[in-house]
Amino acid sequence: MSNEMDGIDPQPRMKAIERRELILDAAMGVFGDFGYVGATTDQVARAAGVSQPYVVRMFVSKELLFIEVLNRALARLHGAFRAVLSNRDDDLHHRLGRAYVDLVSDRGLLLCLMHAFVLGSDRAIGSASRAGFLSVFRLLRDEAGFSAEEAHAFLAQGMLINTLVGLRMSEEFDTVPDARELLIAAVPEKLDVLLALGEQQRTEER
Amino acid sequence: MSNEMDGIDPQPRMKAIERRELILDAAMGVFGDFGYVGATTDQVARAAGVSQPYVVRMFVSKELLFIEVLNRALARLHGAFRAVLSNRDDDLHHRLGRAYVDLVSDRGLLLCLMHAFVLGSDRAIGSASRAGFLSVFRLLRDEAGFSAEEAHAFLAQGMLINTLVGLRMSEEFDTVPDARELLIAAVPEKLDVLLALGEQQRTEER
DNA sequence: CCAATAGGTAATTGAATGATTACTAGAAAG
DNA sequence: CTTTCTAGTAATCATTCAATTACCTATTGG
Repeated sequence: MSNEMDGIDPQPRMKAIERRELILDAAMGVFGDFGYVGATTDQVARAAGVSQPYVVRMFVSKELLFIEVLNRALARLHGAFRAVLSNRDDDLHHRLGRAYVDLVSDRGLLLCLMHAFVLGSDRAIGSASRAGFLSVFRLLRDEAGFSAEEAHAFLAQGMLINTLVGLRMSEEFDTVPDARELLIAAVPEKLDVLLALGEQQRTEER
Repeated sequence: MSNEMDGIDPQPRMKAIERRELILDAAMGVFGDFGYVGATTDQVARAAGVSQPYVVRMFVSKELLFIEVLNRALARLHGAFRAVLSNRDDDLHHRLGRAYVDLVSDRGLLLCLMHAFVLGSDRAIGSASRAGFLSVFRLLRDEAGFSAEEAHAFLAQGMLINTLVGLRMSEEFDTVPDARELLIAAVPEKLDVLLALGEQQRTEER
């Protein structure tokens, strides 16, 4: 009996691989909110419930952490699309579009993509971003059977949704009539998903 | 004759308003390349040929400088569109689209917009960005006579172009066949403008 | 039991950066 | 002229942040 108080039950250690997942998820949210440069490794660490040095040690650098988050986001996007494609129906375009909008509720996913897509001038991140974007293009063309023109239109619609999410446009839905009209035109189905996110963001308070 | 060397012709003073323009133009380029958070007031100052404190003094803060740059970018966009609209022809959609792509060559303009559009969670910038985006929507609907649906499609196309510019996708035009196909599908006309920018960016070297 | 390995943290550091202060010199007005 | 704004800079400060170092303690395998 070495200690005065023995009520300090030793907190359990987690396997590194599980902790890794926690950190990556937290990082997706933080990077989504503040961008690659704006987010700090300390914010990520707090969100994941670990210390800042641990985050850096586990991922070597902030840049490599971001690239891992980016690849995870892309992998989930691919996964969502492949799930749709596993059911070979006719209205593929619609169903893929709805699957995309659903990704909005995966905290930070689309926002991380958007932040990555504007970092083309960064060597490593730009390279990964371009490759990731092209991989989506290829999926649409080769696996969904879209023509280049169809894929282009689909991607354009996706980028508009990303932008509206990045702008937090849904915050103006109730107050600005034009915002309402735009949102309805841009996200005719699944608008509720986008508005739910806006509600959630408002609660957080920046 | 007070000084040992009189070869130091006193450099002429510029009027603050002119200097302001220089700084704003420089800032548009720098913010476009590095984003709001990533860019430093010192980079802007060097690009404009003045000292860093002067930039801050003139615009009070980096945030306010960025918002001015954003508004200047939006004003130029409006100007370009209104120039097209002054000639009431039929193929408005095409001509507006071409005018938009032409903005690519206005150093940093579209990139600044893109960076702003992903900063919705910042109070001041987010507010300005949403207002700016909606002003474009309104212009298309009220002045160009687009339906909400047409405006939506036009904006989507615009956001895809922004994304491709942000990604520096044109850098892969010669080396990656899929990038080539995507770029041709996304920017059928005026592709040369986009590729010229890529050339220019490659020369700068990051 | 007892090494050895794996999962962590506290403390610190060095560089970057937005902002402030205090100063200097050119215009321009009287 | 000389006074008074106006255009500008050099020096410096206070913070912030990614990264490093030096530890510590669960867990696990023998």
